[in-house]
Amino acid sequence: MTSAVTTIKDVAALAGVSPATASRVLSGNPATSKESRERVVAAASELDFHPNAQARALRSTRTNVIGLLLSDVRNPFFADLAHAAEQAALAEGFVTLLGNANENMEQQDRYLDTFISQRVDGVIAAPQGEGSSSLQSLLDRGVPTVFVDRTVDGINVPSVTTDSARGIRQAVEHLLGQGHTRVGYIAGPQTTSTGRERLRSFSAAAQEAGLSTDPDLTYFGDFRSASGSAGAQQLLALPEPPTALLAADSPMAVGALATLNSMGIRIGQDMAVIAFDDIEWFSLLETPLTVISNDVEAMGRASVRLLLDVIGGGRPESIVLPSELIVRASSAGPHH
Amino acid sequence: MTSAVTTIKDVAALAGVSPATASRVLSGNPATSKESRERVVAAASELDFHPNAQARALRSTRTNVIGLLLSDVRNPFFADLAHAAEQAALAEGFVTLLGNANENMEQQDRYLDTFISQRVDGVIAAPQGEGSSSLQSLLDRGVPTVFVDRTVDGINVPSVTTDSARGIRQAVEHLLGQGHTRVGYIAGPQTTSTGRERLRSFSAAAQEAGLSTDPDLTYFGDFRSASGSAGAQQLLALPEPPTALLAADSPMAVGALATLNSMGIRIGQDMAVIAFDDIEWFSLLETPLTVISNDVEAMGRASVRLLLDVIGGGRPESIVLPSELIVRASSAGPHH
DNA sequence: CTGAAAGCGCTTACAG
DNA sequence: CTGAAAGCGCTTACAG
Repeated sequence: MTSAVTTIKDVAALAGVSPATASRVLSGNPATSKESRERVVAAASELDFHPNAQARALRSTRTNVIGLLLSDVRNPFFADLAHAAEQAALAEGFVTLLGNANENMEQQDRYLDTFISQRVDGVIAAPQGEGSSSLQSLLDRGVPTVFVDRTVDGINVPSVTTDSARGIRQAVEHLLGQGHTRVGYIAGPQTTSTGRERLRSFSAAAQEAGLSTDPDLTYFGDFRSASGSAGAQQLLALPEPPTALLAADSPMAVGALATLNSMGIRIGQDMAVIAFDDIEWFSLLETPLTVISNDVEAMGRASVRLLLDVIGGGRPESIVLPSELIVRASSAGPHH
Repeated sequence: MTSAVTTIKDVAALAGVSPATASRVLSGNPATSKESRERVVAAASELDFHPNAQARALRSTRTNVIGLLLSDVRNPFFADLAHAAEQAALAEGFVTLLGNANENMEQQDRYLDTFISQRVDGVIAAPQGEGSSSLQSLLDRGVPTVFVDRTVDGINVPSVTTDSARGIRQAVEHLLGQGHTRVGYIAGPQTTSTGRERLRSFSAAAQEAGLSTDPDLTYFGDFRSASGSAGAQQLLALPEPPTALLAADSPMAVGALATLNSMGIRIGQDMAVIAFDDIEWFSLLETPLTVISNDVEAMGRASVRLLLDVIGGGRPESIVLPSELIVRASSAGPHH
């Protein structure tokens, strides 16, 4: 332990001004003389003064911290989202407190409670479930909140989401054009809005296009790779297996690819594969993967912009970003 | 805006006790009567009381927040590390403030300064560079700090690192056994301890094994995929190109794979490829990738354990985890 | 086991 | 432009 940390009083004393004046200088208040400014800045630098954020926040009811609640940092989509949001927030002077819900309601609530106790200036959340008491507490307190990627039914906060319907319809039409009529769908968890919306979009598009609506062609995964493997296994074991696979996110697609590779099924030839979410690596595979892409960077930036607007007292409109099919070799091969 | 937030005074008033007693109950102080406990807990729940973490921290000089400084969340190695550390910290009652240095010294310093101002209880850092004034400030203040994955020369704090020499030697011997004598090495930035140590290990192992020591066979990347692509391109353009490639981290390996695929070079047949860092996906490629694996989970958990020890006043020994070659198809093919 | 009082380190009306 | 004073919401010796 070293001696007590330097405070604004020490800075003020060294500069020969009052703590009030030192505070004004250090927070950029223009009501300060040039001489005060110079002396305070010099003293602060001399003493290596780092203002106590707790004391500042307690008094000013502003923390310059935002809470970012994600479901799984190891999912590249969320890692990219975290990166984009964090960089955008930093540029605006906010640091990011990361909450990793780990696709788990209890951990989600724990982080939301932490965000409340930490008195974050705002929250960006990719929520799951129906909306818990912790989420309700957050909103009841009027903590500025925006949803990103996912939403909660019946909770009306601004959001940045992807219109998955468009990309999924393109994917279905593309597969139909290649002669596929039995398409296996590896769905996300129905406790998430994206899991529900993508399944709904797929079912609607499949029906419109005249694909098989055999319910056995849908497998319910959990957005993690192991469930993608299990899903592919189950779908391939059907009496009449699908000739194409569509996975509702990238980790499940990876899991499905693993199953296919281990079974010696050639991707793009024996089985078409399409993944929701574009991630760098998919285009680098020996058989590059056809994907439904969404703009993660834009989502991250937009969510920060919306949140700052809400913090500033605005009531911004929600933003819906487009999705789009990018055809690569995994679905382009000749068939039947 | 809703009305003022409820404070411990409100809870105390509703429970019919003093704020001091309410505080004792809520912080688990055993010097409380059963009746007080029941009434305070009921009142807190009734009012949906969330204690102000700032006020608590200001008074008690404890925040229950740790700062985690990483170089790039989008690098799967660091995403896994973040996940492991965050989960381990959460289990011990700490939340994690994530700083993403973005392989950039300025951002690293900005987050370190933020950690100081936020008065985090401790810092886990994967640092780069020589050690900046911000890092020095952190240590001068006695903020408990441990390094993970990377270290800074001359700064003596407990660390959790990987012994890369062992895995790299195994890789070199394995390649030699396959008949390779010209191995291209895509190095990490020499501003990081891992970048330096892995290059040193490779050079030593290559010399011992009698591989070519042609300096043109080393390309200096920056741990990001684009530099892996550029590195592969430059190495393949040599008058006498290598027959095997070793990349010092996974994003650079991905970049190199992209170059090879786009040039029509068959991995594992025309060119052997080995990556440092094992990540799930590498084993799922059509040609599964040979890797030098390290245990990210263990690193994350160990770094939290060490940090808690330091916070508790201990002086723990640094931990060095092993690395190990895992041979897969990308380096197992027949040659020449 | 309990309460009154002081204080953590800032910021901000208020008065000049 | 400046300073003295109050107060943000907790916790913690202190005295009982």
